[in-house]
Amino acid sequence: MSAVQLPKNYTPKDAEERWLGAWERKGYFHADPDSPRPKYSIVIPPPNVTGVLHLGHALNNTMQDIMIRFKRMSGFEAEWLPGIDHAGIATQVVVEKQVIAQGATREGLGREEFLRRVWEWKNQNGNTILEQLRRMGCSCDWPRTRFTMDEGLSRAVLEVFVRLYEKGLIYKGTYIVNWCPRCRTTLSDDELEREERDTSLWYIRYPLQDGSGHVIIPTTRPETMLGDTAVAVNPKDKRHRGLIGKKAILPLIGRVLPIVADDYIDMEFGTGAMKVTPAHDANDFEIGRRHNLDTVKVIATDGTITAAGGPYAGLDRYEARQRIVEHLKSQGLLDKIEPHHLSAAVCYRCSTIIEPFLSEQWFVKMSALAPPAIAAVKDGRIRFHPPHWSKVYLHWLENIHDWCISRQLWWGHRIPVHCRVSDGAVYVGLTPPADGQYRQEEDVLDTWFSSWLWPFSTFGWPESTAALKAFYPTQSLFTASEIIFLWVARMVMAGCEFLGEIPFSDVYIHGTVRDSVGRRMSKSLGNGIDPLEIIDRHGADALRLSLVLAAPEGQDPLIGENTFEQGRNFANKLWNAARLVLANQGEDNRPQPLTLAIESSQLHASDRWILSRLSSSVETVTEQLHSFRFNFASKSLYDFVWGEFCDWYLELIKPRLFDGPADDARVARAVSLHVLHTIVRLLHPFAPFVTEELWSHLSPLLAGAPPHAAVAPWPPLEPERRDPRLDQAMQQVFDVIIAIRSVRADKQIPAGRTVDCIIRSDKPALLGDLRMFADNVRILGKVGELTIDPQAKKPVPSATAVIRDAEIIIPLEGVIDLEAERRRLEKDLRHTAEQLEKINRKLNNADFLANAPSDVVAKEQAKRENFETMVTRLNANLEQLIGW
RNA sequence: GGGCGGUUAGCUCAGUUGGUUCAGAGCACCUGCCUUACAAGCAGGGGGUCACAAGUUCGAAUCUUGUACCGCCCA
Repeated sequence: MSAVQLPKNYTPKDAEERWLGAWERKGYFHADPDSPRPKYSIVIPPPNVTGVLHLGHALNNTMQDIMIRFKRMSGFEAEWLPGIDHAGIATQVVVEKQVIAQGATREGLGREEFLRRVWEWKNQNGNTILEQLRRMGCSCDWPRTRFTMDEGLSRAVLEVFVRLYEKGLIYKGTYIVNWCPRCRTTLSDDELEREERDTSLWYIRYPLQDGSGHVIIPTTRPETMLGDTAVAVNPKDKRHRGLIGKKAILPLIGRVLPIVADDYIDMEFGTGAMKVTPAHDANDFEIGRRHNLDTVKVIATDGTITAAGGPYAGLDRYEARQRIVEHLKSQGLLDKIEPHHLSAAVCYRCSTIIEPFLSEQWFVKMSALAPPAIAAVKDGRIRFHPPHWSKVYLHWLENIHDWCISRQLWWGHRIPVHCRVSDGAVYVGLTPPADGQYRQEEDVLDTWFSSWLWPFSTFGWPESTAALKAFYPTQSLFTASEIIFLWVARMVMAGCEFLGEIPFSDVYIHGTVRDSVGRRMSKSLGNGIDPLEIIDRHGADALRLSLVLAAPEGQDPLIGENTFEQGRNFANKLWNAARLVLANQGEDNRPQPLTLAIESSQLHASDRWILSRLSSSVETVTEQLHSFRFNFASKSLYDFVWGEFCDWYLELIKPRLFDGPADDARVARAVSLHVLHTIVRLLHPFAPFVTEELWSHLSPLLAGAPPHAAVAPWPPLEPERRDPRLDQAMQQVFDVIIAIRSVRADKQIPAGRTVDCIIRSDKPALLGDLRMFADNVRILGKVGELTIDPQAKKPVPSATAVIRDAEIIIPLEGVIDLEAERRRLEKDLRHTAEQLEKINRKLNNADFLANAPSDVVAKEQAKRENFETMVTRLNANLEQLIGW
């Protein structure tokens, strides 16, 4: 076994390529349903087939990969099922644009040809995002990749539709739906986005039929007046009480409108009188039902005015608005125009303003499906992380509305409802009727109608497959808060309804990635950061580490360009620590077992210290991963690796490695190797590539080690290694070294120059520890002659530092600046005296002494003693200074 | 209008049963170093009335209430 030489910097590119290939060739990520090991499964939130990787995906999938790799290493048969959804509207829009660019139209091509082209597009472009996830190192079970339009998944959709229909939970109804005039389809409430708009509020005069005057009505949408069928006021509104029961005349059209009273009307808004347009507003539709009003559709599916709009027929809705306003103005019927600010509902795909639209649609009755999903969270079978999201989930389910599932698109699962042409008889079934007498519904189903089956349709349901039995229910789900309703709640309902079992037990909700000033990242703002660019520049591990380190629990992470340096630097730090350890392994090494096989008696105190800290670290990381605290887990590893292993342990053992006695060097080599390979395993879920690369150098030195970190065992806890007393002792030794360095820096002693140092202390334990680590103190503090002696005399002139339990004295012939030294000591004295005063206040308080637990009081007393000693010493040093 | 979250260093955030030298880390900043793992680094340093107010308590960044501001979701 010879020493391993690594290049000076970690270069991600080669490693990434190499290990992706190796992992997949070995089939590590392909879970076997028949394995005797316990199962752990996650289904990916299927990204949109039109999507490309953004930082939101990167964060979401990094967390999933951390969890699944952690579980795989912990001995689970770990299944992470990848896939994509067909994204009805988005995909159709993309392909339609392409078709139009080629000079054709969707309608011209016809349904069959258009769908053929969509498939063609999907086959060419549909795997982009999965390929990008792969580059991030996601350990998905790629052979099991699913698509919502796959035959099996489509079969599940059909099955579910038929079952719900037969149970009477699917119905067709006439309601106001959200209509996108550009996409020409319905959208569910959840597919809307809100955009702040500055617009106007137009005050229109509606003359009264009896000639007794007029009523002024404000509206944000003058064009809809064409469809008005009533005027409404609040019955409590004194101003308008006289109007109720009278009739108004609709300006420009002449329609006679009843004036009705309805509690819904907001008396505070505008004049308190409202026009009612039942065919073009959801609230008006409800008012219309209550008062038996007519519905007049004046806006067509393409956003133009219908024949019912009389002179405005054929105009676009916004052009009609302009004309109507002009005409009202010229007829003196426009009272005034006020600036108005509103949040408009827009299409989440094309940002066109949504038109509320009265139409026949298919709905799922949700009231029967919700209760089991509510119960699952209420009784704790499903837990949200962080927990407060369960409130959001429950609130939605407890106020659930029926789900409009039809979409006027071609791309998607066509509704399996067939009508007999002759008599309109309805047939709903898994297979179309054979006799050719039927015509199928034109509409397709909402994409979410396939996504809500994702946790089981992907494993083969409704067939009872081995995979379904092994991997359903899954364990955890990782997603963002935006789709708690759209997706999470619906999956729970589907799981309960169709399998009688909840689909997962833990739902982790992460934040939304924002830019460095807190704005959502979006294409239109151009403030997005391309994860692939980050991978190219800094490596996939840097991307992953940085995201996890930057993503606070339950809050939105703010990410800027330099966020990624932290991860890159950390990966490089680990790399260099490994360089040091590996380069010093020496010729004589025999492969070590994964469990350290060195007698405790042979270990140096620093070895026992780092093993104690390592044990703590293993415990922390393991616990934090179990409780989905990725940020905390990564931070604690970062601190341990950098702040303890690199900054202290590796520095402490250098003398032993370089020119210590052979036995001592052997132990240092063994311990450093042990800590390193444990760290590499702990870090593997966070940074799979650099750790795998390092593992390839480590595993030849390890007896019986698996060939790859991806399948290496998760480190055991080893609580017997914990030594809190030693942890504390070591910290004190470090404090002494830090104090020496601090004095050196303060006195501007050149790094190359050694200084003598005297340490006085009246604590025998500390003196013992310092003597034991005297060589280290000398080397790390750049000390020439080190005197550790409670009785040592302080030579003059010298600089001093007073720390807990000890005094550091550095003789400085000729270089000491008395004034600067005095300032230093006085500052320390001030600080220490403040602390002492605080403690004295406590200890002089009789209530504190009477009520506080005795151990707390004892601690405070010990602290007081400490600070008193320090104050005394500082004062003594100051006095001496004056004597010079 | 209803609900949920947030406010700690210049910036982003830790701070998990109220008491450890509780006020921390990273970035940024200042000083000195290319010290045989790492300048993507090392060593040292400055910087905060923990949004505000009241309350509970021997003791509050931490618990309660209210106020202000910011964000998200729902109507």
